[in-house]
Parts: sequence; C-alpha cells; structure tokens
Amino acid sequence: MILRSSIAETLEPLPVSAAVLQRSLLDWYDRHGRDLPWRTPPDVLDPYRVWVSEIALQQTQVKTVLPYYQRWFDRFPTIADLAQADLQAVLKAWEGLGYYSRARNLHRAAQLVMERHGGQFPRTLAEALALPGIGRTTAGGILSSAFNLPLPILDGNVKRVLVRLIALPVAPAKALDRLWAASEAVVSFDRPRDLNQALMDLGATVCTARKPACLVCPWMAYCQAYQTNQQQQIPVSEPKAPIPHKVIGVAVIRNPQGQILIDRRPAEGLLGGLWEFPGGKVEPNESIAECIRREIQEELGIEIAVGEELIVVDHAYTHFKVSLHVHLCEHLQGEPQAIECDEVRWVTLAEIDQFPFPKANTTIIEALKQRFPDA
DNA sequence: AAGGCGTGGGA
DNA sequence: TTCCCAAGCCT
Repeated sequence: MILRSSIAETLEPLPVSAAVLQRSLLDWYDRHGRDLPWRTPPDVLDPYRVWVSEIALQQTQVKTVLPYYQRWFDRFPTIADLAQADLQAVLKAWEGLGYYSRARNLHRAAQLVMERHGGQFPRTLAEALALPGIGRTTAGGILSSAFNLPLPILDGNVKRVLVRLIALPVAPAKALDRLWAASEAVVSFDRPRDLNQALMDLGATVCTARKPACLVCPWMAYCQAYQTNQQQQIPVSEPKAPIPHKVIGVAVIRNPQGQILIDRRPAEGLLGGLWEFPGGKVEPNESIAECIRREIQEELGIEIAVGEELIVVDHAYTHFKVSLHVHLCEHLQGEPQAIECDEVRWVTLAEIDQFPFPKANTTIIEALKQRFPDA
C-alpha cells in the first residue's frame, strides 16, 4: 500500500485534475488578467519584445519595468539594432533597473542571435537555453508567450501558487523537481501562453506573499494550503544569513577647469561596466579622509587634497549595505591611471548624464548639481 | 550548490 | 529604521 501511494504521488502531483485547474484559472484570467504591453498584439507576436520583457522582469516587479519598456524599443527597435549598439548605450538604457548582467547578457545574446539564427529568436527550448541570461523559466516564458508552445515556467509567482496548491511542507528550493512537474502538468493544454501568464497574474495579484486574497481565488476549493488554513505559513522560508555593512570613502575630485573624475568599473561582477566616483572601504582605525587619499593613490595613482563632506549615501544591495561618505577633493598632481578600473575620464556636470551610473552614484550627482548649480 | 548579483516599495 | 519581498541566472 505504501508503495502504491508513493507511486500515485509521483505520477499525480496535483490535488485535482489538470483539466479542472486549467478551466478555472483560464476563466479567471479572461476576466481579471492584467493588460500589459508585452502580452498585447502586436508585441506578443514579436519574440524580441517578449524576450526583453522577460529579462527585465527577472526579480523585478511589473511596475518597475513599465517605464523602461517602450523606451528600450525607441533606442533598439530590432535585435539587429541591439546587437550593433554600444554596450555603454545598452547599460545607459538599463540604468536603474539593477542586475546589470541582464543588460550585458542581452546585448551579447542579440549578437549570438544574429550569428546563429539570422536575427530571428530561436523557436526551440535548447537553442533558447543556449543564449546567455536565459534559463529554463525565461525560456519557457518567451517560447510559450511568443509561439504558444506548451513549456512550463517556475518563477517566484508560480512557485508560490503551486507550493500553496499542494501545501508543500518544505522550502521550495528543496523540492524543485516536484514543482517543475506540477507546472508542467498544469501548462499542458491548448492555451499554454494564457495559462502561464494566468499563473503569474494569480501569484502577483491574488496569491501574494503576504495576505493572499484566498476568497477571490479561482483555486480556493482545490488549494491544500487554504483548505487547511496554512496559507500564511506556506511557502516555508529558509533562514537568511546576516548581511555586512561597509563604510566607504568616496572622492569627488575636481580639477582647475571644474571637471570631475569618474571611472568605469570592470566589465564583470558588481555593477560591471558602470561608471562611479572612485573610493574604497575604510580600514580599521582609519579616518574617512585618510581612506579616500589612500584609495585614490592606489586606484588612480594621483595625489589629492581631501576637502569637506558633500553627502553621506546609505544604500542596500542584496548581500551587503554601504554608507558612502562622499568628500569634495582637489586634484594636486599626477595623471589619473586606470589601475583598478577599466577607464578614467574627466567630465563636466553637463556631460555626466551620458554615462550609466548605479543608483547610489546618481544620488551623489544630484547632490553635486545642487551644490554647483552653474556648472 | 550556495552565494553573487540592484533596486524600490510596503509593513 | 529595519526587514522582507519581488517575472532568476550564473558559477
């Protein structure tokens, strides 16, 4: 008996038949689905538009992506345009969205689509997965949306919806195989595009992380978490490691012409390819001013005079927090060299908006414009 | 395979 | 203020 029930569980990962789930979800979606640009023709028929939307939406909410969406296609109307564009222009268009490897990979992948697929986004899962920045969820999202192919997805929304549907008693990361199987069982239908979009809408608007609206959920009657009143406890969360807090000294170095020194970060890693004001971590028993002078000597090989504080910027990344102590500095001697960065440049405040900067640095730029309104 | 990788918003 | 969460991928 034990053997039979464990086999049944393996073969039938859903609490009710897929057909019942599909019918109720699609009926809900037809009435309550969101109206989003990338799911409305002609955008949905353009795999490039669907692709860009899927990348931008990784770990990013719809509301954040919307203002970037149309602007992106004004700058890069086709895959060929994107492939030929400057990486710096691509990063500038992505500025503020975060996870900048997405923009670097999108740029590189556009070039690969030109080389491998004649400028047409591929129609097979294997070819899509071979492109940088496209994993199983993004591939399934693009191919189901653009070509109506019955491929499953497992993003944060779908994970949460399915975990509650089956009342999974462990953290989702520990049962990914089972969740993929559940997603595949639900999507296999004649409307895979709508079904995947409906799953994500359900997670984003009804089956939310906090205070899910179970009373208006089309799956209320089938949801094992709701039926056992565990919807607040599921999904089970994993313990998170504490994150470090770093204190950073940052230099706004000006020359007699009123120009400011900025540097471009190495192409890979944190904020790769973006520009910044130079600086570094304050060592134990070191003052902010000493730190800035030392870092600028090490990174750029020049001597500066550290002056007054301009602003302190507190910023939280995913894995650590920083406090940027920004000081106005004067260039004393030496030609700036790109020792720990890819490039250095003197720029005016009028020119500086052409360069892509991370959020913490745009805050510094705003403070500079207030301090020197005539520059 | 666990950690690196951004930012904005809500509680 | 602080914490948590949100359409993942890569190594």
